[in-house]
Amino acid sequence: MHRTRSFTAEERATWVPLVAVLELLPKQLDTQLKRDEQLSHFDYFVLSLLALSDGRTLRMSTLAIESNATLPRLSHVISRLEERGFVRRLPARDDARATDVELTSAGRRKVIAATPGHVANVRSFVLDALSPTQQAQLREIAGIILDRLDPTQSLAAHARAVPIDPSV
Amino acid sequence: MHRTRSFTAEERATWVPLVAVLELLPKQLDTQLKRDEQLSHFDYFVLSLLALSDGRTLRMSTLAIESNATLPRLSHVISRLEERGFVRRLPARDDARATDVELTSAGRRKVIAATPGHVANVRSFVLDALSPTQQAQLREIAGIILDRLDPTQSLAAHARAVPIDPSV
DNA sequence: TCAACATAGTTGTAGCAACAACTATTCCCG
DNA sequence: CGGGAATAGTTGTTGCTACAACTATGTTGA
Repeated sequence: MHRTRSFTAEERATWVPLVAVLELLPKQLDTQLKRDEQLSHFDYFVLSLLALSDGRTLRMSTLAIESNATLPRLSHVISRLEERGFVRRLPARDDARATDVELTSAGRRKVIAATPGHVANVRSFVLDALSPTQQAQLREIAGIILDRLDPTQSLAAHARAVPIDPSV
Repeated sequence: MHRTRSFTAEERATWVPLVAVLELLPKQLDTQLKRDEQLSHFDYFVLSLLALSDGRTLRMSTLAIESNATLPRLSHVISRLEERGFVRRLPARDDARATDVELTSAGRRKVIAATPGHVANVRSFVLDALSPTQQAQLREIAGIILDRLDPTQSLAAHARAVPIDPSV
């Protein structure tokens, strides 16, 4: 099969609006959460993962994989959340190299407070605009692309197994 | 219709993989272009818009709208591209407040050189993984979401009217 | 006509992410 | 059981984006 060096008209018609969504949607998520809760979407995601985990505690390295962050990035993020009192660092009992991160009760309250606004935002810009059929199509398509982007499924596996919403 | 305050299981199953794609796909685009051409995806997009425009020239404010950037952000990006010799700033003839940006021939060569690798990257992570039917579904869905994110259609209108690929 | 307001763009500052370098443990195996 | 490699995490530096402040020009209406 011959591959052109540039996009076909069909490919372009698919790709260009997708690029626009890739640019605008993350910005919208950050804007709402920043405005209403002074959290980035990544902050919220990290707090959510902690809220859902056993004992509201996760090892730094585990949290890095599940949130798809590098360890240095996560370390900075956790430092900022720690200053604000939402999480706490604890030396891991079973490995002196490791650090566990625990959600404080203030952190738990924060996630619970932030969730309804975030959910409403996602609905208003994405989910409500799509028919049930289209939602199913999007689910399938996003899964396929994710398989290519993240073959180890570290993030995807978690994504499929654990709900993002902390109040469930 | 009753709205829950957190995601339903169905919503979550759609949203979580989508969030993962939102996180990973832009990173993949930047990584490839940075590695092979020392360009961010946004740099490439701006150069592409210029390559496609009349006289390879666009007004700053027009370029900002079409690329969906703020004017300050664009100004910084253009300054860096100008230092590298890919674009040139010219005072606009018809409005002394305005600045036009022109693609240099070095800039044109750069876009042409960068395009095949970028296209191959997009295909390998997105387009090739999808059936023709799924591509059509994605096109439709991305368009719907974009309508909500960018109701003025400034970016969307351009996206639909003008091919992203500069070598067409 | 000129004062108030709007538009176009640049520059400076602050915050966040990527990358590299570093310290401290633990694992592995000869 | 000792030394090299791997693992876990932190810290510092660089680059980029958002936001705010600023300059300069253009528009409009009393």
